Amino acid sequence: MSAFHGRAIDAIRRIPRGTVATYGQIAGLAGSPRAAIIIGEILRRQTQSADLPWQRVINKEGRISIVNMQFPAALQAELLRSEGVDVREVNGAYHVDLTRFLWNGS
DNA sequence: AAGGTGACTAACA
DNA sequence: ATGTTAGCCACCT
Repeated sequence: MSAFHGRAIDAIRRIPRGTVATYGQIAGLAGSPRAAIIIGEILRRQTQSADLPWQRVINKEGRISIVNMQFPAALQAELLRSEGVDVREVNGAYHVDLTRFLWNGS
């Protein structure tokens, strides 16, 4: 695990219940604002070893962009709703209003 | 060892 | 509005 990787995990664990963060936001907190895509790479395999609020990470558009069969978007939406995040569904796509639920980073 | 590929995104054409 | 490009860096050939 690299330093960036470790810092990214820490940042994700810091996301408060009931809020969401973007890949870019986490990358920034981990020290590399332009490495957003790496956050997805990390989650793509870190998901199973729980103790990580992976469901709170979505893309800049406020959409769930997960592509993992083990952990489908429907599950992510379900988990977010269970902690109070309003997830809207529009034919298979899930949206979150970032103006209301985006974590302020502290 | 070297190159391709992304759960991304900002900048450009 | 829509499409491409360039950074980023962990992983997998």
